[in-house]
Amino acid sequence: MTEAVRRQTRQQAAVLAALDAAAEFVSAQQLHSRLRDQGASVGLATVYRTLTALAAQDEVDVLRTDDGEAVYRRCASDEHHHHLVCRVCGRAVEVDGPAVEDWAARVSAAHGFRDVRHTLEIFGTCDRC
Amino acid sequence: MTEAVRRQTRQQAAVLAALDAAAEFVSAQQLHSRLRDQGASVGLATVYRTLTALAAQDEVDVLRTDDGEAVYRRCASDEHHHHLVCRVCGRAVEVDGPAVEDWAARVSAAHGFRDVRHTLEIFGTCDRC
DNA sequence: CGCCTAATTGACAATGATTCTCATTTCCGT
DNA sequence: ACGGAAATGAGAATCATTGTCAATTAGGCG
Ligand SMILES: [Mn+2]
Ligand SMILES: [Mn+2]
Ligand SMILES: [Zn+2]
Ligand SMILES: [Zn+2]
Repeated sequence: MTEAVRRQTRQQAAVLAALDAAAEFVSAQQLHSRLRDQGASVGLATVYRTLTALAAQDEVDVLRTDDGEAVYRRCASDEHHHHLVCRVCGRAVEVDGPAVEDWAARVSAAHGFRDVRHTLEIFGTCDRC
Repeated sequence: MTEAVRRQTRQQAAVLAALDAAAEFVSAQQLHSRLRDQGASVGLATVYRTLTALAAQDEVDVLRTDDGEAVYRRCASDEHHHHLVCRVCGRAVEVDGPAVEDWAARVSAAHGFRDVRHTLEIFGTCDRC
């Protein structure tokens, strides 16, 4: 598998900047309109493509809202971790749990599952809401 | 809030039966075509409505595939639990982890989150695949 | 039993997120 | 500057899911 050759474009930089400016998980559509509002207009397809590429490189985290929409966030930690997400304001707290990782590995092995990956998110109402 | 008055219809019975016959997580569309194949044809909208209702009553579990599609499963356990899902054949194993539940409760409380709920699924390749 | 009526159904349209197309523009190594 | 590959974007296409609404049906009541 050959390495992806990636160019430096103002559009991708703008998407990254917009992501960095957001504390919450945001959708591609939201990012697109925020970019449009602040003048740095970027095509919707490009926003989708950039987010997909960033997610593939683990530069951003992705999760699905209850209605299946994909939302993205640039996390402070680049290690594997999970989130505490406020379902009112969208604020996210990064958390990790070694005990959970162990448990997942153990139960996967016990049932003969290979190439495992897991998703774990906690949704609730944060103390500011 | 008034209690929902629910009638007994062949359509809903058929959806439930089709769910019981499936060992894997299936989408509304899949159930719809399976029902059609086996003769017990049920309208697509009705399949969606029935699945939504069943999920609301916790009669079925729902999760989202990587591409955001909702898939449903009638689980043996009616207790809170999680799944080991084969991303090749779709087979699911029900698992639970008290340690995980404790961790989720602890980390939620530590950050002042209320009314918390969590999602946790493990995806991998099962030993038969 | 038949009746009545509200719940349910289903064909079809509408919605909305995501992906595809493809002509045009933009990097970037030479 | 040049050339070609990569990236972009406007719009069309896809596709799961939801809404509409007229026709059907479950089930309580007389
Ligand atoms: Mn983990
Ligand atoms: Mn749990
Ligand atoms: Zn909040
Ligand atoms: Zn399998």
